[in-house]
Amino acid sequence: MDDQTRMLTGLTGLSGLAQADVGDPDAVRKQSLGQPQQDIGDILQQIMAITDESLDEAQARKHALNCHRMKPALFSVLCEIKEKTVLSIRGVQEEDPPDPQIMRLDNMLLAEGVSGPEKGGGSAAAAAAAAAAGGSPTDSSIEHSDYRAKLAQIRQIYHSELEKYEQACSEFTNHVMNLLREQSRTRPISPKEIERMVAIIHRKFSSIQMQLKQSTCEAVMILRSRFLDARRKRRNFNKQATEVLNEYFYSHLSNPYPSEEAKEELAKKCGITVSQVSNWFGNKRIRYKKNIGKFQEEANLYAVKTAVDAANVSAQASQANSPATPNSGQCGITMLYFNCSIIQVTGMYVCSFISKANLKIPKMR
DNA sequence: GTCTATGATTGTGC
DNA sequence: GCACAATCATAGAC
Repeated sequence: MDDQTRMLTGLTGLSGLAQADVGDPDAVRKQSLGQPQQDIGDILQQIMAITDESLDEAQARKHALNCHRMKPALFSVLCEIKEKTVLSIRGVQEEDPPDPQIMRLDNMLLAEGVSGPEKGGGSAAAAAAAAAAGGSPTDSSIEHSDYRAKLAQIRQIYHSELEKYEQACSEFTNHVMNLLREQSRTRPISPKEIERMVAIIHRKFSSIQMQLKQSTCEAVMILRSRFLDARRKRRNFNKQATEVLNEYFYSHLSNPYPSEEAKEELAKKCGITVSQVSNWFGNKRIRYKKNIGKFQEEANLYAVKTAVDAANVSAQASQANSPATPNSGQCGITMLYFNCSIIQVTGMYVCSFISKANLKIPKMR
């Protein structure tokens, strides 16, 4: 408003300028008082009234004002005002550092595969989530595809909205730039100022962009939490996996704490995660300890099974060796003792043990 | 619907 | 970080 007042004050002093002097600010200043002020009054009135007119009328009025004989004088006064005011503007706008919140949102969208390259986007996140969920590959494949499909949907919406935003921003920027360029004919506007205006527009639009990113992040978080909640939907391990785990547990009953390597091996064998193996052993130890009696039968079964497997391995090894080798007889005796111990422990399972193992029990001497 | 088995989670202690 | 203990939540049998 101050500028406008100053401008008006300045203009009132222009009234008596000769046509030849209008381009010269000094001449403008020199000739001041005593001249008719009608022209200035008219021109100001026209400028102030221009916003109340229709578009066509305003265009016509603008053209008329551009051709007005006082226009160069007006321009020079505006230049002078600009010179004075630009100092206060200069330095105000410096390069803003990147907004940390936008950076966080960008990083998250990138990590979730919403922004950035599409290839594999989301599948890594889905796999990680699935690993945490602990489902077997086949079990979780349906959930994976569902997760990926929904993530792709979010991605699509995000990009489409982003495109719309960028288009709107670009359209608006172009519009403002054109407007400023046009206005630069009647008032002094440097290219740098246009750039600054563009930066201001972009800053304004970036808040919209941040909202878009924020809501996209929220959508991803909701999707992710829903997907991870599925882990509470317990699925029993398959029979083979349980057998493998039980075999290990009962064959290491004196120390049922598998090492990290053993856990990994078991996890691989069972098609489950290492943490699931840990969970299983944790549950098993405590439940076994609480009710050893209940688990005794199971323990016996697996002890037999382990023994059979061991015996099979020994038998195969001894068959592979020559019967004439000095060790063969010794091996047979060892096996017999082993078998006897199994009979003592298991009692009722001995028959099935022998039939299953299809062992050739070595003759006693 | 109830009960049991079982995988997962949580809080605690070392 | 790991193990334990308690608990939750669900699958599956009946």
